[in-house]
Amino acid sequence: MAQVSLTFPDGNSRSYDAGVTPAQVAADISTSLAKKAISATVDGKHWDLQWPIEADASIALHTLQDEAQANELIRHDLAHIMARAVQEIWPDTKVTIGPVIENGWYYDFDRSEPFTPEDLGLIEKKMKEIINKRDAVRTEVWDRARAVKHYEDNGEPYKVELIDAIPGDEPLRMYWHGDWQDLCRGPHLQNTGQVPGDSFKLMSIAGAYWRGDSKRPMLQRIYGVAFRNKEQLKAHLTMLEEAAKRDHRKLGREMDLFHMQEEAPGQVFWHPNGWTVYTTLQDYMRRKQRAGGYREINTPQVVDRKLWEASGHWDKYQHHMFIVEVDESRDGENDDASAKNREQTRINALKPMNCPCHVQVFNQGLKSYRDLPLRLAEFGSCNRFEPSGALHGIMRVRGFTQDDAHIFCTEDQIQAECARFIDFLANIYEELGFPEFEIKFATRPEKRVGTEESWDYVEGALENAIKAVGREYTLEPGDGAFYGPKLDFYLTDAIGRVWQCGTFQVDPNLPERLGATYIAADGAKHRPFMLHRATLGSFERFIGILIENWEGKLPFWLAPRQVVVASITSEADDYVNEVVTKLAAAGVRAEADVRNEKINYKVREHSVGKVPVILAVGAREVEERTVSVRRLGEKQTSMATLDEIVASLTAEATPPDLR
RNA sequence: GCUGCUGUAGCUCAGAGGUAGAGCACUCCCUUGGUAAGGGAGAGGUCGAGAGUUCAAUUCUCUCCAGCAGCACCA
Repeated sequence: MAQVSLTFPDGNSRSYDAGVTPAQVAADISTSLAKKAISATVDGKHWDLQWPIEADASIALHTLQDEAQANELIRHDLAHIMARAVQEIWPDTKVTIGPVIENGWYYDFDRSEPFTPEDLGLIEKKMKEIINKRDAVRTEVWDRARAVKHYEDNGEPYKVELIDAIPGDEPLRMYWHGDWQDLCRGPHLQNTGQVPGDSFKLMSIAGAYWRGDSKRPMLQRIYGVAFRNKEQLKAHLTMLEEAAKRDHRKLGREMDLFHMQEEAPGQVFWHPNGWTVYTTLQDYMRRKQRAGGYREINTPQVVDRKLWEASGHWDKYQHHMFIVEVDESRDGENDDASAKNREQTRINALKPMNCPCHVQVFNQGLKSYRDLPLRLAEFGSCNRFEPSGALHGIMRVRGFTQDDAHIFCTEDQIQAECARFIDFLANIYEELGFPEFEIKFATRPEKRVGTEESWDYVEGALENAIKAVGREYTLEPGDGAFYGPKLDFYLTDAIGRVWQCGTFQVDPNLPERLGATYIAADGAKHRPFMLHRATLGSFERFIGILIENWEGKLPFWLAPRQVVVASITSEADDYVNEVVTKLAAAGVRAEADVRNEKINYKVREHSVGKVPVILAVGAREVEERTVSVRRLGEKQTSMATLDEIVASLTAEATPPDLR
């Protein structure tokens, strides 16, 4: 029999009969390893202990100590164990797919009855029984026809479809534990008992389309999380609770920032506190843009469909636009807005984006090449009819304001404008507390307009720009818009979540469609390029991100209520008002709290309200003309004179770009 | 939009086929208290909207609206 030589991580190698399995190798080393082993890595590939090795290879055996492999296998086996548990409880359920995801797994089922939250408990119990049985996992490679017939006979049409989608040269693996069987590429554990029975939890039930296609049947998905030990599970569940505490919808209510109500779904009612954050951020962006060479403009909300037809949006995005029909024959006195005089009805759309209007501004008057690059910025209020299921607090809304701008320029200005924008954005993200961000570079898609030479040039310009400013990027081939490549900017928040906010897109198409031209040095009319770019994206969403990033404890300059001056006894009320007046005169957002409440009560209330600084004053402070300073989140207080605290808080209230 | 769940006081939530309850918040009174909830009293609800079943519906059924989770979508 042929021999294979297996090389271990320590550099030693041993010789075995060809077709040896890692399980046999483990047994050859020690009985305890044979028992503890969960899988192997063979020539870099994660390998089932039962799979034969037919050629010389490097080999490493894994146990539960190897975190990456252990989590992968535990989660994968749990997906199968859960599917088995479900089919044992409800035999008419059809199984589909069940992959490993971050922290756990899911499995999609087809069953006429919906699962209920109570069912999760039943399933979990059954899963624990299966784990306790310690059923051996067995695998075989089947040929295609046999597998298809097997699933057809067993009434599992989804599996048949999956087999059809597997490339012909890949082996079809069947896996068993107990009497239960599934199609799976593996690898798996040795037996169900290797799964820690106390370190997983079924989390939720949700609908999911078969193969992610909204035209296909909706299946029922069950999500679970799993780890190597119960401490890790507990830590994960604690982390979820921490994340929930940051929810901007909850903090928005607690901090009295905004509300939403059903008469205006997906639109924000900003309260004084929230609007303070909004305008402070907007003032900041306005200064940044002015300094960055942008000219600010403002364009209409309600625009005739003719413009949207010309821009191409009417064709593509009509269903996502708010349409406003107006009977222009109404005389004002006997108005009935709903009575439609067809001949005189004008169809408008609320603008879902600003670019067509910006081209209209560009098109006024003849533009010279000397005017370029022309950077037109707008805090553009847009409305999009988002599907109801997409709405989420102020993060995904139907009415929002973009920090939008369009740069009209020549082809050879693209690279410099791109580099300039990346620096602009990096500086703003840094100042707003997001020093880390990632650039994704999306290149030409399959369906596109324009010549190959033009795509080559523009993609090259973007790539050179990124390099020129010394940044890294990841390539997203084929993800660009049909008219041009783009850069997307992803920032990382305090708990490691990634948000796409900024974007930079090259567009030669819209100027073409809307007839934008400039007079070049040669005296002839030329077509400008248009660069779409946004830094924050939308104010609504970005403020949501800020709230969650800071857990409501916004940096002092952005905090809606910066200081509360609280009296300890009513004797101090006059002095409280004096302190507030001084701070307000210095541009600090300060409020007095002279209510008939104890200082404990006031401290608690304003701490819960995330006020960054509480100044407590009693008889002593009045006497000495000082304040007792308490910072949010700190138990320790300190003393300062009135002049000192006004000076230091004034400095702190200064936005980062003005320091 | 799809699947499932939810909708009761400003907030968080109990409750039941016979028209409602708690805690916090709110108002008033007592209390002037030194850094995360002092005490007492009071007021507050067309039980998301509409229809149906019933002697009787906030409770059961249906439709709609909104929210939540996930999926799909995101110019």
